[in-house]
Amino acid sequence: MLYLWLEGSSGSVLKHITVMSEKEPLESGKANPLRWKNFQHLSKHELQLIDDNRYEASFRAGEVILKQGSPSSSVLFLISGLAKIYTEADGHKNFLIEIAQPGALVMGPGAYINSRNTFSVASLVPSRVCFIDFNVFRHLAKTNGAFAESLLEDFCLKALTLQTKMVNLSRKKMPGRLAEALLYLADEVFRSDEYELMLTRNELGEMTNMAKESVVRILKEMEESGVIYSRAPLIRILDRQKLILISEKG
Amino acid sequence: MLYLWLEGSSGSVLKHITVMSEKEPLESGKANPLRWKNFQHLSKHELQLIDDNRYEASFRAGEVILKQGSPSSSVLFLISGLAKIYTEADGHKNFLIEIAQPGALVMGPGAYINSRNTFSVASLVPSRVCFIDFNVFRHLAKTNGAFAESLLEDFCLKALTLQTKMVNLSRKKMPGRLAEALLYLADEVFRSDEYELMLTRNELGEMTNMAKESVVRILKEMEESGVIYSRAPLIRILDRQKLILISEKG
DNA sequence: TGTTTTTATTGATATAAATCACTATCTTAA
DNA sequence: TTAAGATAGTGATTTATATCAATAAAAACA
Repeated sequence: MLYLWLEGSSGSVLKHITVMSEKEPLESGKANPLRWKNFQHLSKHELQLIDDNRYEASFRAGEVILKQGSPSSSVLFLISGLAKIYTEADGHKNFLIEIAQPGALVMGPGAYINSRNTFSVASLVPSRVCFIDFNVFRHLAKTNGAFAESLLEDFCLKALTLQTKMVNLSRKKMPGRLAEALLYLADEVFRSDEYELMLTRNELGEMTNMAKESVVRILKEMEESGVIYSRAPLIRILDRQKLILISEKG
Repeated sequence: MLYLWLEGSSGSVLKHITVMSEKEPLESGKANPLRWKNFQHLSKHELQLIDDNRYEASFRAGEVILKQGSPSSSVLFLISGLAKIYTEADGHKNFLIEIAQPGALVMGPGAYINSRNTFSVASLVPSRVCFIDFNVFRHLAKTNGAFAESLLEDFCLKALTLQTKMVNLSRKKMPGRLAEALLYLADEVFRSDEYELMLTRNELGEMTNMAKESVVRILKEMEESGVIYSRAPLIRILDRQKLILISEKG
């Protein structure tokens, strides 16, 4: 058992998490359970440093992995599962920023600014998570140029995604935003045009900035016009071209 | 005279820019005309490398400094003046991301991704701009750990700003968004509660995602309730507390 | 200096989208 | 296995906001 100290906006909580103590061995290249390409730039010794300063934990569906506002002492990777990255603010509904997947670094901008998490992360399905001490991570970025460069590339990609998302949320009307989200899920998350969505209609709304009722209505319209098939947790894209068109036209 | 090749989305343009060939000498610390704190981490030799690979140019108000979609071969700094950073998409109105000021790095995420500018930059007032070859910049980030770390901090700050802006645009209604923009201009750009706005109502709308008519109307409402004074290019914040409240409440 | 072009402002109208008020389903827990 | 709580779905209504159609001011121009 491991106890993690999580300080939320509404006070402090001592949250207890079940941890399986065995860690998969960390190696460079394909075999790496963290599957992050940037680890390729680390030497055996540097990799060992990471390995000595990482912890794994398992989370059930719906559990909070990281709480906005709490000290950000680690970066994290999903080893398996899926999680939502979102911001909270009392009196407002959440805002779902992206779906975190295995192989991708989850690191808030707060790490380099005020050491606070600037978003929350919660598992959507049972997930296994690896936490790496941020100071070690930072040290590697400072001493290993190739690693730093990869990290910069990673950040740039994230910034571009964010910029694109912001602009699209502003420009597109509801059908366009929802179509975009459905395509994102198909292309980036499930890599299939048919998927069992583990997001509620409400969460889909938090992702596209619409009310849950509007999500339902537009999903229905899309079904009526033969663009998708939508039943309960299942989404199937029937006419991808048309969906892309809706996404682009707005 | 210097000729810069700018490739826009609507074809290529050969744009000609008046350049004053003398450059201010580049030194570390306060004396540096670029005033970017991260240059502190560079040695005399590295600074010289920058100096050998930078170019200055002057722009009249309204001139495009950098065009979205064109190859991003340099990063840039404003030496003096102000510029708007915005995205364009045909059939849509622009989206104003932020106001660039002297001392801040202007570098799109595209530099590390596909070497394309992911946004346009246009001067709002007569401005002097310094272009630094990106390859030199990248080289320094790779070989100087402290410089890389500062760059990462810079990117994180930018990412956080972007995230905050995205969430706020989604959550807040028009008065909240406009109040936020007015406060941003007062606090971050003009550093005064009274300023001569060099943005049109339309641009203010591009910044807050509202129609220009709505900008006018809400500005008027704010004036009628004594929160601001607004005449033509002048904005004066009269009741800052109330404006903050509007910005926060929504 | 008038003249054109942009920008600001206003009121009326049309649309998009949220909210409210339910009912129906599906899950989860006692 | 039912009861309780969440989620999904639907229609009516309200609210926010864009669009349209003008006119008035200002700025750029020639």
